[in-house]
Amino acid sequence: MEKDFRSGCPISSALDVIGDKWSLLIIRDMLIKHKKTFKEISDSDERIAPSILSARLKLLESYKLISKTKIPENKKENIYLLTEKGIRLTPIIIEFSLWGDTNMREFNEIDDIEGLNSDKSFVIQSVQDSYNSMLLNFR
Amino acid sequence: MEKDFRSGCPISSALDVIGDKWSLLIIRDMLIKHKKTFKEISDSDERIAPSILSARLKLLESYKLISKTKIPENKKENIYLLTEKGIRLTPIIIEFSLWGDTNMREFNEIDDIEGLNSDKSFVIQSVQDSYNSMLLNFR
DNA sequence: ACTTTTACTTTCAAATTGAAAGCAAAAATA
DNA sequence: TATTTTTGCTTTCAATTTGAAAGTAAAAGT
Repeated sequence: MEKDFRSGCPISSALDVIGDKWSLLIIRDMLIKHKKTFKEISDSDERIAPSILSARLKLLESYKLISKTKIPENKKENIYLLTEKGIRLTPIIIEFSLWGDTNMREFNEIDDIEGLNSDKSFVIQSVQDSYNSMLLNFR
Repeated sequence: MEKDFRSGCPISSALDVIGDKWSLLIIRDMLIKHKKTFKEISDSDERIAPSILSARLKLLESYKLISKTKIPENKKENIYLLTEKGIRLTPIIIEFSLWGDTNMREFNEIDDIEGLNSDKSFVIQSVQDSYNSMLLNFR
């Protein structure tokens, strides 16, 4: 097996799993937009290639950030859901959102996100609560 | 000029600048370990190649996350310092640190970081205050 | 029966990464 | 003053990764 981690630093170790061009965007769509299938995740503004999405979903599953299941009603579609580890990425996603919103407007036209300027811990709690409610329908 | 940004999403836009394998580790060393020169930043556990470090410093400078200066006492060494935009990455760095600490121990031996489990906003404030004090010696 | 959809895999060219070596100017040492 | 070392890179080039496009097999829809 190849060496997966560059060092014992927690920041570096986190980046070794989710510090690539696509993982956090996949997590964003699952966490905030409640996307659950390959097709849904493929349909983003950023146009991820299916080969990359396939590889990333496998890797995220191997590190237990997401789980892959099927529902009995549909034998074809896979359902991808965030695990606890995955849901715990909410603060990182929100901090990226806030930082991009404040610091990138000078270089790119940034979409306005409603409710982003409410109290930070309230935003984080809301996102997590909303995802957890959705999860109740899937077991 | 090539298109720099994949979409108008603030998360995606932030990732287009710092969402690579190395940028946040460079920021970590500057912000937390107060590293300021090419040499100091090169000497990390993760062993970044000089070609990569050079390219990343240029890019971070172009997006105004860091500044490059010299001090009159030394004509050779460049001094890299975080700008306001760069210092504002502190919450992201701390969240990565917390997430890695909690969620990666199962897959990698993670260094213990002292003081990480104090109040989150206190940790963030301390890191920023400490960096800003150091900055006072450089202008 | 057929057409479409889904969740991929395969292919292959282009872009990126990264190890190693090279280099010129400045600083340190003899 | 001459030589050696250090610094901050750049260059080179092979290996890896990315990503667009096409292909595929099974399930679902018509």
